[in-house]
Amino acid sequence: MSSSVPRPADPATAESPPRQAQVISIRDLKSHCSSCTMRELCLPVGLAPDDLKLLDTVVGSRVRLKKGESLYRAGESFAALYAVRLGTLKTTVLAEDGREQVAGYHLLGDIVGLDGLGTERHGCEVVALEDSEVCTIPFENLEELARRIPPLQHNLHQFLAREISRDHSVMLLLGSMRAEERLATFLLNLSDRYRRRGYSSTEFVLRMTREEIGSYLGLKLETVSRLFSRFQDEGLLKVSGRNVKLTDLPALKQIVGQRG
Amino acid sequence: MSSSVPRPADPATAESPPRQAQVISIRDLKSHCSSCTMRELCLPVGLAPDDLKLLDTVVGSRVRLKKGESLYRAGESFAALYAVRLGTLKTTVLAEDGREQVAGYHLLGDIVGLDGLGTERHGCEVVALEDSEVCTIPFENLEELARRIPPLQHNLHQFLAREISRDHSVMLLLGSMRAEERLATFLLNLSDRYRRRGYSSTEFVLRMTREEIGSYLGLKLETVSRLFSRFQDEGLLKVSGRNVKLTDLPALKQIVGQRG
DNA sequence: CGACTAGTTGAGGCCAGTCAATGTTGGTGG
DNA sequence: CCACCAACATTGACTGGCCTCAACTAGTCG
Repeated sequence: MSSSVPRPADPATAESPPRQAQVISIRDLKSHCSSCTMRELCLPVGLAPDDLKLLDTVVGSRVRLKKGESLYRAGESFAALYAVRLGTLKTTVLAEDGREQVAGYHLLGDIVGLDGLGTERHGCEVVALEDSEVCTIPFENLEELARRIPPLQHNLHQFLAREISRDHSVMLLLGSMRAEERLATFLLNLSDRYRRRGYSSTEFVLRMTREEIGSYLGLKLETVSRLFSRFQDEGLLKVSGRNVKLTDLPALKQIVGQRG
Repeated sequence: MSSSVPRPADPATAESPPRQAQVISIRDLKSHCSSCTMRELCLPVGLAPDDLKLLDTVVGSRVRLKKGESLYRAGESFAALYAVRLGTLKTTVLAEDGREQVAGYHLLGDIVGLDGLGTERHGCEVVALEDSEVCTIPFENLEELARRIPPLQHNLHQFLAREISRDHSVMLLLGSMRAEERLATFLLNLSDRYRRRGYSSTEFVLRMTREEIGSYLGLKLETVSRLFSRFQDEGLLKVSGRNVKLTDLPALKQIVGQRG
């Protein structure tokens, strides 16, 4: 724990409990939607400049998460939504018997924590898959502001509805697709989301393990691994560990819609 | 199409397209939350009397649906939420390739249509499983009222969050449970919901077919049928067609949490 | 270097799907 | 009232896709 730590030293977190996020309050780490590059993908989308300024007054401090740290855990009291500003996170749901499953992956611009909205406590856990940063949006303030700014209220509703629709798609995937369709769907989904964020839609780095992919898709890690190998053999993609290059998008799409 | 139609004649719908719901406007079918027996389970829960009256001004006419009729279909424009006042409905999601799956069942007091909230069009279809009745809540009015009544806004958020949590539970079920666990979970869930509505938690009539149950649980109808038979053999329940009597709730609960 | 985590690949087994025959129920018409 | 039909449900035999278990490799970190 002394001088040989490879990561950038961070004295502020020296006495913090391990693996739990800390609010960093060095200087002005308050977030500003009005100058954020993600504002057109995020909660402020379409807001008038004046409303943006109001939103700025509500958005709280940023939180930095190191890989593996959790933003919140199941059972913690719900107090805020979070906008992903940097990095990748996963949401994990837990059953009473200890079973757990990845319910979603979050890229920048995504809003995290909607499941706890309006309830007392979080029902799931959010963990950073790489060093990440999120903007805190205290929910009480957001609710208040949403009452004053109809377009913001509308955006909030839209994010919630999208979350529900997305979950429905996953249910369809888990309930009726075969393993190869699931993985193809997953890759195409990632591809699309990276594209919309201005990144390459055909070449990216997976931030999650085979096991985490499997958990999300209702498959075992060996099955995921085998599918990657098979897709590569069939010329659909090139894979090397977590580096993926999709070389035949149409063929991947064809896999998805093969049978009813 | 003349006099031999077996259903009770309804001149108002004579020239309507078949199997699509019609708004019945005979006399005063406007709904009133303040006098509704379901108000403590539904959107008005916990509202002050004055706020209830305001909500009454917003809730629109009732819609009656015969068994098999749809409340709305995928692609139709979104305009309202619906509160189930009587009967049972199902939500079906559709994939591009025609595949479809039941995403949820709705009993009285449930709010239906949240998935379309804030979006232009519905992404799924809602169909009555028996003769049913819903209250229409025009969404624009509701949004406006939610801005004026914080508790109502909060309730709306709570319903949305619960929908997301529920979907997460289903994802867990579909992704990691074995067939017997899925059916047990389904039955216990129904049991609990009937109990909270004041009905028997151990004896009820399934309003859906084996195929629909299977669709919801990611199983084939034959598997569902076999499981019912097996559960009966094992003394967990008595089943006769759609009549179910749960005779050993603890054992059913034990099935659910068996393995991680 | 040795320990550990992540990933790949193979062999075999089992759960649920598939296909098919039969039984049951409820609505309809003679 | 009964016969008929279609939709729904049950049950059996067989199949196959994914899981399980296990061995091995590659990369990382102390």
